[in-house]
Amino acid sequence: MTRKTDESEDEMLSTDQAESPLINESNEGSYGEGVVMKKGPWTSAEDSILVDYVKKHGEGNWNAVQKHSGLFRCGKSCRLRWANHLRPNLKKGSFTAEEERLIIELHAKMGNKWAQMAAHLPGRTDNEIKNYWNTRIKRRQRAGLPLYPPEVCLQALQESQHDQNTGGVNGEDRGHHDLLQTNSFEIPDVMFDSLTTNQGILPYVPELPDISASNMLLKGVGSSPYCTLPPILTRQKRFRESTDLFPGSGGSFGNGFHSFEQFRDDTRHKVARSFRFSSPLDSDPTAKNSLSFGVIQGSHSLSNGNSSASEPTYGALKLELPSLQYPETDLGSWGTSLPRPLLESVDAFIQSPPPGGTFETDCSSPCNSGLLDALLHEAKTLRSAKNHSSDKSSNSSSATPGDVADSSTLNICETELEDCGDPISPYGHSATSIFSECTPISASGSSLDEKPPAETFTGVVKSEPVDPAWTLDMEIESTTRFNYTRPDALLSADWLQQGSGYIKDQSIMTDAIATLLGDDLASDYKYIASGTSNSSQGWGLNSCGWNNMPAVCQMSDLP
DNA sequence: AATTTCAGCAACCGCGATGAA
DNA sequence: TTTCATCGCGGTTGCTGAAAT
Repeated sequence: MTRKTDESEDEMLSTDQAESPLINESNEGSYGEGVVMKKGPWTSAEDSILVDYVKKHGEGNWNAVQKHSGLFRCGKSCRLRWANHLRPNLKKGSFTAEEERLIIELHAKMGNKWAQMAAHLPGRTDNEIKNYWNTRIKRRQRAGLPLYPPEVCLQALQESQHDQNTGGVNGEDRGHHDLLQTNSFEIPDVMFDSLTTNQGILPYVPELPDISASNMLLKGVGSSPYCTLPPILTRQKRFRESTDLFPGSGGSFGNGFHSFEQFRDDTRHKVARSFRFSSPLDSDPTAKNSLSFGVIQGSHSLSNGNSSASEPTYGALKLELPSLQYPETDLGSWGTSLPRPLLESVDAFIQSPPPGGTFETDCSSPCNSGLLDALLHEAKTLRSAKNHSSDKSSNSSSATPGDVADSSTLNICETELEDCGDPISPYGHSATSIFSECTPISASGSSLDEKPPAETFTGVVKSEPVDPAWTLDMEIESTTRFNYTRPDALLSADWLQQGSGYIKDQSIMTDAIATLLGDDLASDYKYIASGTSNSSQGWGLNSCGWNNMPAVCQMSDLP
């Protein structure tokens, strides 16, 4: 599909331009010294003027083009037109497989450094590459495929580990870390809850890299190469639409299920609560992970589906990097470093309560939060809530209001869910049936990459054509090899399967969330959740499941 | 056949960096 | 040192044709 060429376009316009000095009245743009600058598509006449000018005067001094050539285009526009279309040695046509492969590799290294990437692709422009990449992101998300082929991830991981071992992080290698950062280990709130029941059997808490939960919350869908769901905006829209499934927007669903508003609020609390942790293990705001919570706007990762890998994200400047905030340290240590014993961590948490009242209701903890902290605190909160469920109100004096409120909310939510007994959704799908119906991931090591959700979702998502640069076999092989270097392997393979309580909690929560999501999203979510509980590929739940959670809990979108 | 949705591309806009006055 | 102009980059928007409904 190609856009109509400028040439053919020009043929229609050229007659008008016989009189008009290249100005299309409908496209008049900025005003400079009283001159109306044209905007919009370039005509061949304009092109020829620009080419002639550059031949005479060379590139540069683009603002002089208008003065000397009579071209009613701003310098910026001239430069862009020249760089992207008129300069010699430009390649036309779609990218070759080799070029695509190179782009993927370069993006893994550089992030959204389109100009730098273009330097490695002779004849290609940064704009071309950028457009290609954005299109690729969309395609991959639609198909539920990883943005980066696991080969690239594995390579980045290995190089990152090598960097860690050698102790150096040079400029370019930051990109690898950023790639790893984009492999955010996104864990839905379900996971936090489920940890409670697994705490007793959890031998270790792996030394998780710090994951900015707020970032996960804000980042939306697609930042993780392994999390490839439809764009969050679409999700949000669909979610808003899905609320229409419930007449009266706040009434009961029926079957005694609590109201949508109630559940929405519960979910809001739960998700928000999960990310309000100040970490005693990382209480220094100037520590490595200096990403602060509370910066709600500004992440542009939503749009391009992948965080910029240009530089580590510090402070609240950019929230584009999804999660892993310790690029210099732990990234390469997945599965290799000795995990921190859970109890030790818990003790550390309990002995060192979060400073300063801790749980900011606006998610703007002055300290940094990591997944480990979140998990620990979630476990603590849940344990505490259960131990004192009969005396919730009395706790308010000894805990922060947010904590208590959240715990109470949690208990309410849990109680209501557990009161349902058998986790049967108002739509009549038990969790068991969900798992049995949607079990796309076998226990034999298949992955989301192998069997993308596109094949499992109910015909909504089109299949993604095989990436010419990366074959399915490559992804299968590399994904399989990659399994045990991925953090989800630590989180899911062993202890998750031991914890029947986890399964129960998860299925309850899954079903509830599926209900909340509505029919179309429910299938997605159920699939994702089932994938985790049924296999060691916890990644599916971690990433996609989480990414459904923001869809549920995009607070700003809730009425 | 008409309409809607989607995908791809070109161009614009805002911002930061750089250098000259 | 400050101010201003220019350049370049990255993100975003809008247009168009194709595909789907």
